[in-house]
Amino acid sequence: MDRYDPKTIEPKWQRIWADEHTWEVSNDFPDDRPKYYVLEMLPYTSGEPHIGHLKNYAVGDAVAHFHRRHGMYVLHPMGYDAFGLPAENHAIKTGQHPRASTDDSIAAFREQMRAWGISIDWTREFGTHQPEYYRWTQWLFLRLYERGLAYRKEAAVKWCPKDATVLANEQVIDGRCERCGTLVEARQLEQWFFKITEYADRLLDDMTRIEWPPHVVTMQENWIGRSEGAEVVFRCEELGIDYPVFTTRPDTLFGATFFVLAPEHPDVLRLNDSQQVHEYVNRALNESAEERGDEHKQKTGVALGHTVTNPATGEQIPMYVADYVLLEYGTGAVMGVPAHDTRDFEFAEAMGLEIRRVIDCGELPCTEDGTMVNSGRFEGLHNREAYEQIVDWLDSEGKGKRAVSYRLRDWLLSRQRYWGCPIPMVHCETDGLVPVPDDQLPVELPHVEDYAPKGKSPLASAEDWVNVTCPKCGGPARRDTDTMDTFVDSSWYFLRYCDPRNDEAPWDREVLKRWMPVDQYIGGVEHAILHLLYARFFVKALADMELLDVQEPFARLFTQGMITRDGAKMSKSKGNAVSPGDYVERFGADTARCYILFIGPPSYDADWQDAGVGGVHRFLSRLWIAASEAPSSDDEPSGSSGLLRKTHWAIDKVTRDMRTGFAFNTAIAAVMELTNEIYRQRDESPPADVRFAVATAGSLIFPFAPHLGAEVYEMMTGRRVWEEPWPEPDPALLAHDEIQLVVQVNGKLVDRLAAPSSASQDELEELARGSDKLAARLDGGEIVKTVVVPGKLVNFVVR
RNA sequence: GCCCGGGUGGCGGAACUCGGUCAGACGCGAUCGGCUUAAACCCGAUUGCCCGAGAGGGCGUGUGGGUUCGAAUCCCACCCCGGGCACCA
Repeated sequence: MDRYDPKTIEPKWQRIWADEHTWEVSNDFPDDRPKYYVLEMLPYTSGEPHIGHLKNYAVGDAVAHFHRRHGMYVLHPMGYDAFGLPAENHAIKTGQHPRASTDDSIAAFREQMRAWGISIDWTREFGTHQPEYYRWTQWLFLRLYERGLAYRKEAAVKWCPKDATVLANEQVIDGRCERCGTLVEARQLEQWFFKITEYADRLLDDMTRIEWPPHVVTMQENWIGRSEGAEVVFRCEELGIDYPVFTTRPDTLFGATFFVLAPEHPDVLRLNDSQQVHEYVNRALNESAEERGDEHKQKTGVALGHTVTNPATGEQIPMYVADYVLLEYGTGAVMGVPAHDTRDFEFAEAMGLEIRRVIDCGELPCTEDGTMVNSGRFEGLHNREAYEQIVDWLDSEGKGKRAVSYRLRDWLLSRQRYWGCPIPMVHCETDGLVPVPDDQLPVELPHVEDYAPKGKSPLASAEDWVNVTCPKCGGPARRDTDTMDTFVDSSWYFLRYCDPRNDEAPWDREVLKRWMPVDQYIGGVEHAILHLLYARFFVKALADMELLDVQEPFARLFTQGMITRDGAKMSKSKGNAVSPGDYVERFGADTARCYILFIGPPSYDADWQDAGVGGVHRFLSRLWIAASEAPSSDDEPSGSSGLLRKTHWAIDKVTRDMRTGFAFNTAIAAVMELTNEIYRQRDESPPADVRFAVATAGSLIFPFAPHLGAEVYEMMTGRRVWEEPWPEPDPALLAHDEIQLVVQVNGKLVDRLAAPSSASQDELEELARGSDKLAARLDGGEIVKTVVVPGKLVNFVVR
């Protein structure tokens, strides 16, 4: 072999790592190395790995290797998110049974991960669709049920007509199904929910305990949407009904001139069942979320012919039904303060209602602060002050109290689809909802041939499976035929990795105590809300049940940017998707991995350009050739040759780039520089220095190109690079005894001089004054000031 | 509308934490040369823009201002691109 041949090198090392179980870690913790848990988000099994996966695992693997070589015991596992709608849709499209297509996809992922040389502990591998796994998903569901955190209720839910299933709030983007883009409809259905809202405050507050990118934190904060305000009671005297509303502006209470209920509010038709109201309500219910949510839409509504009492003024104000009020938020009713709320203002204008200013601010409608007017005894106060006093007053009168409201809704988890984890509950005519006893888990997903979505769960047709005896009374009962949202499966997989073969429990608490939390989590920003919020909720709920001992699953989060190709988003339909397999085949895994890390900071979006791949391959090839041509020497490097200095510079640069974050692009560039320097200086440098430089280049490139790194290091030293500690730079070789002194006139460079790094400020100035070019540049001008920056420059201010 | 990012050569990007070496590391692309019957590969040189034969000069980090001996870096205003939230009371 006389040229760089990844087809030989890569399988060679992969075999060694597999045969020797190099990356496996034991729960017995053989020594006192500190643990480090690095995890990339598990792949979703519809189809083959794409370039985003390559990036994800290239990043994670670099982190894993770096920490191993810093003496840590690194857990780096792998599994598959195998249930769910996209996998099922993929199966329908390819005409395969989801089980078969999922298994094909898993095989493809497993194959690629090995070909990429990712350092995974394969003994911990699993798929979330395996009964050994989802048995515990069901077990956890039952624990949540016991604590009242999983419950059934009838509610207006989001329904995707194309996928024929309900969706979680989080899976509806701009009124459309996140998966297929279809406009979602509202349906009134009884469904399973997780009570994530109970954790809203903790999910918000605990964000200070984790190191996550600020924009992800903001996204979660926005999503939870905590608002502080007051609940104020408006009484309908005529019917003797109290209507509480939530408001963030109790200070504007005196300006409430009307009162509005959401169309879905159960009292609307009781208050008025005229044809006009019926029509209005029906139209609102049939509107898509997108149409209804359009901010620019003309406000509409219908008077209900009743009044409520404004608790501040005692006035009777008219009641309306209007579709700009949402049932899900607050109490499904609002007080209308047209002077100080833009929506209420528009509504009042459309309906011809009174607009009464109660804060002296700008032009109406205005939401600014100011002095209270038309507000009884709160007159003249600043509105912020009035806010507090009005709430206190309401409280003392029993007409209201401080309150907090959230945008976050409970997590709707049931799906009317086949390919998912069955919900372990039975419906008994006598006993109602009955949980399946733990010792009967898992409730296995039956094999169903006709699994196409049809609006009710395909499981309902598996009669043998559906009909069971009630665990409580032994009478006839039916299984719940819905399956769980895939996000349930992925809300706890990182816990199972710690103890994946446990068949007594989902995990051993003591084992979890040692591995958790995940020290570094890596994945796409598209999961900033859904998965990351759900997983945090699960961990908090499980901590409350004393099943584990952390409050947060992911101590640090890194979100990688998307890969585009030649500036365009990649997609199968455009036919511009980059298949990582093709590039691994052509250039080797090391090249593909390095290239994807080299094209830019991994957190940014980056553009894949075919032409660029060759450059990285050339670099790796040059490094290999440098190793094969290195002179022999048994000496240790000594002295301070230029090459030796460059080598230590590279160690320092790569180490700092990896420490300070994920600056892999500049770390790889530094190894390129070192390699270029080896070529420039290898003929003049001592052989020991050349060997050391090449070995170090191999050692430094190892986290990114593990096969080549191991090969080059072995060629130079006969040793295994992953068993070596991460190199440390020699400070003496980082320092230079000579600096380049810059001479400036008025901030513009006129000369560069060599100066001893030990020179004092006066000496530097003296030296600079001696510059020929300075003299030429001065040309009779007068030096009015001199600025000396030690170790860098001398600037003469000249008039 | 509100909240985050970000605007640097033909391109991807460095430097931008601490203002300080004519900004442009590293790589791609391009041009020229070498090797070759030839091409590819490989090797070497050049490559921000403008003027100039050259020496050299001028201009340059989205735009306009400011602070400073000195600004891509700090401050103010504005423009553009990307992302998040948005009839949430």
